[in-house]
Amino acid sequence: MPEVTRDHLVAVLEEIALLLELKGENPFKIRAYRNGAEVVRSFEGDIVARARENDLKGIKGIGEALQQKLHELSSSGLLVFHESLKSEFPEGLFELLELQGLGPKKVKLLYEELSISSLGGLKRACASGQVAELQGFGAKSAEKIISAIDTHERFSGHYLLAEVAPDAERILQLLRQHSDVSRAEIAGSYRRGKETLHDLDFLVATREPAVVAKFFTELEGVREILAQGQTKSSIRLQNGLQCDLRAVSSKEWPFALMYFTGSKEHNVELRSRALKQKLTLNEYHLHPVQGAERDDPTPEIMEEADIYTELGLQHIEPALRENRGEFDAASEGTLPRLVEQDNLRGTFHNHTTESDGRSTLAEMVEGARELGLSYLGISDHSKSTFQANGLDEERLLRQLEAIRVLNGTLDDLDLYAGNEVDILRDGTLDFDDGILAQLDYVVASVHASFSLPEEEMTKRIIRAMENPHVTMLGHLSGRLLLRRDAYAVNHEKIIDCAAETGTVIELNCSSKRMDMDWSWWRRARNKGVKCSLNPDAHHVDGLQDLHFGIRVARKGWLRREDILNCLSAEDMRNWLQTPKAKRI
DNA sequence: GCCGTTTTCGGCCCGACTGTTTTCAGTCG
Repeated sequence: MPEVTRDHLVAVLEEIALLLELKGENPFKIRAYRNGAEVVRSFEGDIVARARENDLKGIKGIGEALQQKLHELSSSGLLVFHESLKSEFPEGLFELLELQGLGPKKVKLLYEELSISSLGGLKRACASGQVAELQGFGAKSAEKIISAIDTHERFSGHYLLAEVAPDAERILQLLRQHSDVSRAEIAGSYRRGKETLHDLDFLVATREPAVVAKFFTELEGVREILAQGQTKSSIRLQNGLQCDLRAVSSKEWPFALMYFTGSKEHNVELRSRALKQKLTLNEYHLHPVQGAERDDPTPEIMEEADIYTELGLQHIEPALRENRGEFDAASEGTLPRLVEQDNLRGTFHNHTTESDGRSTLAEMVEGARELGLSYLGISDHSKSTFQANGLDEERLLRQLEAIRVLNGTLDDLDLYAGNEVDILRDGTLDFDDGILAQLDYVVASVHASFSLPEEEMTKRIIRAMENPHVTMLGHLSGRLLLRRDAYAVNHEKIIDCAAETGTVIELNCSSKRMDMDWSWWRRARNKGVKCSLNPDAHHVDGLQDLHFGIRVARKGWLRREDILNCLSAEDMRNWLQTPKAKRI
C-alpha cells in the first residue's frame, strides 16, 4: 500500500463533497466535508499519523464520522464510503462541473436524462439541440455551455499573479479616473496576495452604479461581456481572464470591500463572530439582529478596519484572511506586523549570462541599484545543470574573481559571489566543500531526479542542508505553478531540519514558482527559520518579481525580522561571516 | 455532518444575475 499523504486525505474529502452534491445531499453535510478537507489541509502537525492512530478527537470540524473515515482511509489507503459513492457516477462528470454555469444539479440532469458524462458528449448534445429541450435548459443555455467548453479547453482558467497584474492595475486606474467613481479597489484573491488567480474582482463606490457597470463592459481589451446588470457586470479580457465589477454606495463600501476580499472561509467566520454579538454582517451593513437587545448602539463604520474594531478584533490585513488562525491572533492582539516592500535591502539567487541568465553581471548590478538595493548575490547554476550551461569549478572560480574585482569598484552596493549548486540524487552537492568554502554563500537546489519517493527526496534535501556551506535551500518543492506539480517531499521535516541546522529557506519569488508555498511559512517562522526572498532572476527585469514575492511573504505571516534580506548591508556582512552553526 | 455560556436538536450566510419561468431554480461568489 502506498503511503497515504495529507493531500490524499484532502482530495478524498473534497471529492466526497462533490459526489454528495451530485446526489443532491443535504448542503450542510456537504459543507461539513469541505470544511473537514480544509481543516486537514491546514492542520499544524502530522495529521496523517494522527488519523492512522485514530487520534483525531477534539479537532474542531472533525466530528465522529470524519474521524472514523479519516482513520479508515489513512490506515487502509481506501475508504469504502468514498469508493461506493464513486461507483454511482462516471468520472467524466467532474470535468463537467468545472464548466462555468454548470453546477451539480444540471450536471446530474444531463447525466440522467441524456447519459452525458464527458465534455465531448456534452458538446455534441448541445449542437444537436438535445440539451435545449431538457427541462430547465433552453437554446441560450446550450449556447452558453458550448462557449464554456470552448473557454475551458483554451484556458486552464487560472493565471499567475504576475500575468494579471498589468491588466489589474490598468483597469483599476481607469475606474479611479472615472468621474462617477469615488473609490475603487481590487478585492478578491488579488488583494489577498494569492500566487495564482481565477479572476479579478473590482469594487467601486459610486452614485451611478449602472453607468459604471456599463463603462466597465466597454473597456479596451474586452473580448466578451458575460453579464451586465444594475450593480454588477462581468467581462472576459482578450487573454481569457474574467473580471467582475461590483458597484456599491460609499456607505456600503467598507462592508463590500470586506465581503469581496474574502476569503469565503474568512467571511463565514467573521459573520459568525458578528452573530455572537447579536450583529448581522453582510456585504452592505452591520446591523443588530432583528429583535435583539444590544446595550450599545452600533457605531458608524467608515472604513473596513472599523468592522474588525467593532467586532473586538485587530484589523486583519487582507493577506491573512484565509481563516488559518488570524482570528485567534486578532482577538489576542498578536497579529504580526507584516513585512513591506521598503524593508528589503538586497537579494540573493540571481543568474547572469554565465549560465542561463539573459543579462550580464554588470546589467544585474545596475538593475539592483535601480531598485534601491544595497546588496546583490549572484548564484549561477552548477555543472550538473548542463542544460542551463552550469559552471564547472574553473568557470566558477573565474566568475568569483570577476565579482570580487567588480565589487571593489562599487561604493553603494555589496556584490556577493554565490552559486546555485545542484543537490545530486544522493544528497551530495555538485561542488566539493573546498570550492564551496570560497563562496560568500550557497543556494542548494534540486534540478533533476524529481520522481524519487517522498522519503528519499526528503533525505536527499536534508543531507544537503546539513552541509555547513549551504546557506539556503532553493525552491523547496520544485513546483511550476499551473504547469508542474511539486515533487514528493515532506515539508515538515525540511522545516525542522532548517531550524536545527540554521539553513535559510528561500521564498523563490519567480512568479511561476512562489516556492516554498505561503501556507508553510508561519510554521517555519515559529520554529525560527529565516526566509530569503529571492527573485531567481534570469534577466534584469526578473528582479521585479520581488514585488510579487513580498505579497506572498505577507501571506505567510512573515515580518521584517523573519527575512534575511531585510538585514542592513552592514548586518548582512556580519551575518555572512558568522559560521552557519552559530547563526541559529 | 458538525456544533453547543440561549441548544444533544435544530440550526448552519445570503444576495445578484441568468434563463426559463409566470414566481423560481440554479449558479456564483
